[in-house]
Amino acid sequence: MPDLLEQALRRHFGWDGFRPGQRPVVEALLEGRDCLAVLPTGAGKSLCFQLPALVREGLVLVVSPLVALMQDQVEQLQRRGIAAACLHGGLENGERLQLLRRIRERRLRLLYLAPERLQVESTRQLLDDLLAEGGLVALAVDEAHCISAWGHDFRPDYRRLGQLRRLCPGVPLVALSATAAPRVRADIIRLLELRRPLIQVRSARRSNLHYAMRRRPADPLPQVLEAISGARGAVLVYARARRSVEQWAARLQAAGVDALPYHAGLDPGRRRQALAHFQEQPRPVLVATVAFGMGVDRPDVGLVLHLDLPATAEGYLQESGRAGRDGGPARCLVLFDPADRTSLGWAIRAAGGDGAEAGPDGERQRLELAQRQLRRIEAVAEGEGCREQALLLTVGELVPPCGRCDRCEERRSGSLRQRDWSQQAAQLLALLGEQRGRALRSLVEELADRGGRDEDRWAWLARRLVEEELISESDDGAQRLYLKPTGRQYLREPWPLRWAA
DNA sequence: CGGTATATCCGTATGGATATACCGGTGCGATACT
Repeated sequence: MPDLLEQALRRHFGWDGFRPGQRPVVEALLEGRDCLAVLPTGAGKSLCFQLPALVREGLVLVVSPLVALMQDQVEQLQRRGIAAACLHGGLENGERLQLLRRIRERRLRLLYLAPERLQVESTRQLLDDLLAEGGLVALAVDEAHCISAWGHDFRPDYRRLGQLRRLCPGVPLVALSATAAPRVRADIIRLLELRRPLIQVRSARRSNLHYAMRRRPADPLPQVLEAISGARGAVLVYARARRSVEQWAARLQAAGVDALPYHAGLDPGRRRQALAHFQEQPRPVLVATVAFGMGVDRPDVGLVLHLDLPATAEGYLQESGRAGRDGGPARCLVLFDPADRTSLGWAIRAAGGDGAEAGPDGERQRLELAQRQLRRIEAVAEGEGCREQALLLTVGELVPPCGRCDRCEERRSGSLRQRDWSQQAAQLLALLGEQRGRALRSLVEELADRGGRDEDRWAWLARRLVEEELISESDDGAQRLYLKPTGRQYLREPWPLRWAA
C-alpha cells in the first residue's frame, strides 16, 4: 500500500514524495474515514482528494465555490492526462449529456460542482446512480471555510451540504481549507456532519512573509507608491469598496504604475482581461475588492497591500496569504485608520439585518461574532506585539514572535521600549499546546478577544493559566511560574513572569 | 457612519453653497426577456 501511493504520486503528478500533511489524509480517505484538512496555501491540498480517485479508479465528487476555480483545476488535471470535468450551469445541453455519459461509463475520475448544484433534482439522481454502482470513492468540499463565511446568508446552500453525508452514508468525506480557526473547524464538522474525522491541521506560519500595519495618512499615495516600487513581481492592492478600487487603479495608472481594477461589477470581459494581465505581466498591480483571489495562484506576489482595515483576521490571513507562494520574500502591508471601525461596524450591523433567516437569536450571535472579529483585528493593528503571533492567535494558533514584522523590527532596534512578554509566553504556550487541552484552547480564544496592552494581556494569561492549573507557582514566593509537570512536556526553567496580584 | 451623487436654491454670476438621498462585498442557478 505505501509504495503503491508513492508510485501513483510519481506517475500522475511527478512528485518524489508526499508533502507534510497529505499522506494521512489520503490514507484515511482510502480507509473510508472522514477528514478535515487545514493545510496552508501551497501545501498541495487538492492532491489529498485527487490521488484517491486515481488509486481506486473511481469517481471523486468535489464541491468547489467558483466555476472559474473548477475550470482551472480541471484544466490542470487534464494536462496531466487525468479525466476530470465540471458540471455547471454554463454547459451547453450537448456538453452536459456527453459528460453524464462519461460518468455512467465510469470514464471520469473527478467531477467538480458548486454546492447549489446539489439542490438540483437531476444531480441527486446522478448521485444515487453512482452510489448504487459503488463508483463513488470520496466526496470533497474544497475551500470549506466558505461554509462558515458564506453559509449564513450569502450562499445558503453551503449550509445544506450536510445532506451529502446523508445522501452518501458510506462514502468518506473530506473538507479542506487553508485557514480555519477552531470555531470554523467546529462549524465545518457540525454542518458537514463529519463522523469522527481525522483532523489534520498544519501551522499557518509563513516564514517568508513580512507583516506591517501602519496608520493611514490623509492621502496615502506616496506610501502606496513607495511600497509598490519596492516590491518584486506582482502586487495585490485590496480596497473595500468598488468605487475606491476604481479610483485607486486610476490614480496608480496616472502615476505610471501598470495597474488595473478588479471587482464583481466589471463586465466579464474586463474581468478576464484583468486576471490575464495579473497572471501574465512581469510586474502587474491589481487593485481589487474581496472578489479577487480565491484560486488565483501567481507564485511571485511580492506585496499584498490593504488600504483599509480588513473586517476579520481570518479574511486577512486568506488575502495576505496570496503573497510569496514561491517561498521568496514578500510583504503584507495594512494601512488603517481608527475610523475604519465605524464604517465596518455599520456594514456589519446592516448585514445582520438582511438575512433574518436564522431567527433573532442566531442573528444576534452572528452580530456579536462579527464585532468580536473586528475587535480582534483591531487588537492586532493597534497592538504592540508581533503581528504574525497576534494574527495566528486569532485562528487559535500559538507561535513565538516571527522576528520579521514591523513590531519585531521595532523591538530589535529599541524603538519600542517595552518588555517582550510574548516571547516567553509563546514558548511556554507552544509546549502547553502539545497537550491539546480544551482548557488551553478556550483560554487562547479569550486571549485573542482581549484588546489592551500586550503586557496586560500576557499577565492576564499567566493568571488564568494558574487558575486552570496548567502551570503552578513556585513555592519560594518569588512570583515565578513553573509548568506543572503533569503532561508529557514540562518546563524545567522557571518562567519569570510577574504580575500584580 | 461617512462619502458621494443629485437636487435645490440663489437671483442673474451659466457657477457655488447647502440640503437630501443613497449606498457600501463575495456567486451559484433559474428565469424572463430581447
